Amino acid sequence: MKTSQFHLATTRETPADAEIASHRLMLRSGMIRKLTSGIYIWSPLGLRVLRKVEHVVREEMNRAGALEMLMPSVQPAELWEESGRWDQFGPQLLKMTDRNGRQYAFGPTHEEVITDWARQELKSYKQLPATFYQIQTKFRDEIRPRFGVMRSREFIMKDAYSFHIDNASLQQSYEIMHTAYTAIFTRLELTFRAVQADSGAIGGSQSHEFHVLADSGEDFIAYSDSSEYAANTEMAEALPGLDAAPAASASVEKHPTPGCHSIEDVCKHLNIEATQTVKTLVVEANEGLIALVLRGDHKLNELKAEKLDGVKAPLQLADEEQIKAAIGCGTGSLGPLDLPIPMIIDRSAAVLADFVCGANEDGFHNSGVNWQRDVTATQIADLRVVVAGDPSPDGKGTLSLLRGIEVGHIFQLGSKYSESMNAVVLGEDGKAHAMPMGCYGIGITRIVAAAIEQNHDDRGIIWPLPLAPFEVVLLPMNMKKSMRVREAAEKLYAELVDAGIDVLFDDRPLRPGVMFNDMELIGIPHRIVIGERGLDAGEIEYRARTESENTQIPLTEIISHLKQRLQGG
RNA sequence: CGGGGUGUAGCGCAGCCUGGUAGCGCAACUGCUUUGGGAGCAGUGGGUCGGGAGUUCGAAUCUCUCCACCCCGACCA
Repeated sequence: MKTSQFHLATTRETPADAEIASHRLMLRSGMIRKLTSGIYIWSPLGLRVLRKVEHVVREEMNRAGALEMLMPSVQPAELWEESGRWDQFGPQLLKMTDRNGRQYAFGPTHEEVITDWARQELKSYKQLPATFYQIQTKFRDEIRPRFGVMRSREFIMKDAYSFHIDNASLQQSYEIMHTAYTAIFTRLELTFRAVQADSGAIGGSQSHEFHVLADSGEDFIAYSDSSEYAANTEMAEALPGLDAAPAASASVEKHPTPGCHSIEDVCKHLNIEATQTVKTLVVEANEGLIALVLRGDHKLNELKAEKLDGVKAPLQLADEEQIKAAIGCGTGSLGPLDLPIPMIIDRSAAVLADFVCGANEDGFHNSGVNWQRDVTATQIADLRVVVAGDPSPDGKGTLSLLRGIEVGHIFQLGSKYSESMNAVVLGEDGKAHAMPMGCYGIGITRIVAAAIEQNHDDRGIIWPLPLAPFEVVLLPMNMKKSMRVREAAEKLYAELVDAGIDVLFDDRPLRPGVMFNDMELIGIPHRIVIGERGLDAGEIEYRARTESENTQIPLTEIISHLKQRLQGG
């Protein structure tokens, strides 16, 4: 490809709303342009990268035995009503109405459509197991789209669905997909982790997320420093400590704490540490309200809380009025002592002694409070988000935290959809069986952004070779004036093309500095430069995007040198 | 959804408070010079100042209203 026949649209200045490196660099390199909030145009340059991701994903899915198909993005409401998700999915589901008043959704995912298809196509256990996939545009009406294509509303996803006669078969396919995903992210040369995850709104049991590690990631991963254990922090269990609460040494004392509405305020006012306090959160219960009691420095894990008996799911915090009515004070002064509603106490809060908490009276806190002596701790549970330094849930080592970008997610759905939608096959026993299902997603567009987050410097993008829009860039110095350079460059370009190398020849009549900067911004992995100087010596200049020094290569050897580099040499 | 902010040339911004008919840098176009790390000079084009309504002799500027976009929050009492 010659730049004169391509569309390069780099900019020196950055649009003001780009906050993270990948968003900034994708805009500056001209890979994407925003059409409207959370919706992006992919330019010819950006599309080349997108296609590279798709190519690797497609090859590995095919290798894993999955069959590619293509489903509609517009889906009838009836299917979603059948699965129960028309109302349940929430405002992220983009709904539409046609001229006849019939309702549709723009697909955020395709369990309903594939299950509807499978119940018509699959009749016998002899057709199983079977895995189908597609690479296609989805739409989720995100609360707050941000970071460019990292969290956009419209995005491209690879989604796969597997069908089985029993759970053992599902487990097998799940493991095959786990292996395929590992192969994909390895081939894309990304640093990633597979972690245990919550299966969330889609439902199901076993689940792993694949995260690309990056400081700008929105998710936290907890991993053990001495075992293979890794989990999304929302899943990681906070183990009960081995020690019981120390003996009480103080008596209950009531302190005026005017204007203190947070743990931080109270600590400052009473000159204590947050680890010596408990906080009391009031949420809606199945009947009335229920209090959740945590150590002052810990965070509530909503997923854990809403799975507990008595707590209403989805978790809903009580508002100020409900709390006033039930307890008689505002949110800043709640505490377990003499609390008139039931409570669940976090494991870590339950082993405190002589702690500080709200007095259930506005403007007052108690100190020296102790479990059993002052408050009966009836129900103790794991309520909090793990923190670095916690013991690993598998009993080996302690947990550390990393930030990650979720780029893949695999689930064992079980029979949730096949049962509600009656997707059954006849088994060997001649009876109808609802098919256990697996589903497996990869965020294609998000991978592009995640790869940049992990591979850039202050000059621009540094593409891993499998993702690069071009493999090599050929830069002629002052081709406009020098006939020798022009002829040598044109000749070499033709030879590179013949050799099957994906080369971008910058034949624009520009100053060298502009070309260098453009190509470093775009992140092309290998650069060769032809100039008068080199031609005199029969040499050409080579430099990898990751290097800071040039190498002189004899003109006659440049193609073999590049081929070796492109094969990872 | 709550709070805050911004809409002026393709991009980044000034002008608005104090009303007088729009400007700067980059980008684009033409010419000459320059040519190994985002060149110089000269010239050119490009704006319903987010939309609508109002006040006024006169509105980018003041008022009302609608819209779009961005940021923060939506457990941490």
